[in-house]
Amino acid sequence: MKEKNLLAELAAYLFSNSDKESGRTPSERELAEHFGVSRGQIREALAILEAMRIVERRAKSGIYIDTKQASVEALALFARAGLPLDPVQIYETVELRKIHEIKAAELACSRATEENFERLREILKASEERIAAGEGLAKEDREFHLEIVRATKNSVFHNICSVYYLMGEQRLPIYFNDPERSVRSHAEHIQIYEALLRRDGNLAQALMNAHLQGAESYWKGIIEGRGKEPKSAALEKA
Amino acid sequence: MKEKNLLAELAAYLFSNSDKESGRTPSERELAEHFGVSRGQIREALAILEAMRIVERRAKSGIYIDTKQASVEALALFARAGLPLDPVQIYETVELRKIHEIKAAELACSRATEENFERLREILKASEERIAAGEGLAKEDREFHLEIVRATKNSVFHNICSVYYLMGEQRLPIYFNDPERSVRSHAEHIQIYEALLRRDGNLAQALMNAHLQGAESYWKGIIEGRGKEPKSAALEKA
DNA sequence: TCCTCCAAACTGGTTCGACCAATTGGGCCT
DNA sequence: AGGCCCAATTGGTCGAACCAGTTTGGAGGA
Repeated sequence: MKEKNLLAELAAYLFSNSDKESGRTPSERELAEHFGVSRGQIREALAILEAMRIVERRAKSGIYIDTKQASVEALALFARAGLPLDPVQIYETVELRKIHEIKAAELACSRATEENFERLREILKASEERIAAGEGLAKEDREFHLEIVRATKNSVFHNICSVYYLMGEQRLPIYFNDPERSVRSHAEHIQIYEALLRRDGNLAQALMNAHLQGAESYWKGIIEGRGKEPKSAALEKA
Repeated sequence: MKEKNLLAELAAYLFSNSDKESGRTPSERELAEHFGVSRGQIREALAILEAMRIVERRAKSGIYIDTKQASVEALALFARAGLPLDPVQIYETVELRKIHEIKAAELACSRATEENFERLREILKASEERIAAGEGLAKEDREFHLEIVRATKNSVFHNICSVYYLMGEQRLPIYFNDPERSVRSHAEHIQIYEALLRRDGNLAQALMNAHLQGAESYWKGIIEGRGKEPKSAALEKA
């Protein structure tokens, strides 16, 4: 499995070629033929999918897909594969992200080092340039938020949170399609940065809360179908 | 890979048979011979370990282990395999757990349904019986906390938190070896339950915070080597 | 027509052996 | 002593084969 694309493609294929009732998917041999690889490759990918709780392999019976139990890493995989995630799961993730990042902002206040501030400044500078160029944020937004989590000096925390951004990787550019959104986000980032610099935990927390509120309502809107997502070439299948 | 033990055993073997400098482990062929299974099996397990970021497979070079980047699921796997986790990572996980569960208690206050309360009552009853029998909690403690997370009705939240308990699976019985600890925990569980029942978010949060404080200091103590863990047959290698 | 039951086809689990090409390390030559 | 080259090693991949339960479809009976 050198190309990790196989994993995502396989997940996608399993998802759309499974029995709606039982969740039963094509057999390993069929999958191998369809992807033009050996059964061994398929089995390796299935092992990972099973570890992610996306799939269950029942001996001598078949492969069954069930995304309800999927791990967070699995959700990220699905998101990157452009698969239609359960809107409920997306929203749940957004809720979690909020919990994590607000607390991260507070912790970062007492633990951030000069190195972190340096990185944040670099990111903010890059953001400014991008906005000046009339482009949307996305990469910079992701890096800003992750740097704050990194500033908590809790690597497990960082591991968990980085998954959120893996999940949103494809949709973030769409979110920031609206230039006004980029500008506002950038302004809020600066406020948060300054709060961190002043080591004002309560303020940082409050600012982060307000900052994430926007994203939350955005997602809520999409999930409830109130607002349609703008089209994007990267998401033609979504 | 029908026996998921192979995964844990392989992880353990890789961990103790890797080069301290480079992290290079024995080759697939050697591993296959050592475990008495085919290379295919080993490769399947390695694929999972690689997805968990425990291991990196470099084509035509070798397999390299690096637990610093490991995912949370990987930490759980290591813990269950009785492997010596990085104390720092353990502590970081405890910190995260606290963040999660305090917030979970608050959310549960507004979202818990009668079904959740029913389960909590059952668990508390089981706890009482276990204490009356002079036994330590552990399973009941785990279930109590997980039920609260479940009461948030956020399944992703639940997915993440269940990993913590997978991690602590082996050590919880040791923690509750001290009968006094079981009794105190149970009493605190009851308080928390009552706060949830009254839908008092602030109180539930505060109680959960205090409740987890004990566990935090316990782990901190072990990590800093101040307190030694009591011996346990299940942990002779730890 | 419908139900029962059995055998054949299918399925995941596992092994073996083989080939490829990049990496690596040690021995040889300078 | 230093540098170069080749051969062994290694992960990546494939295909064929066997096993033992599971499914399933059709034959045969009610």
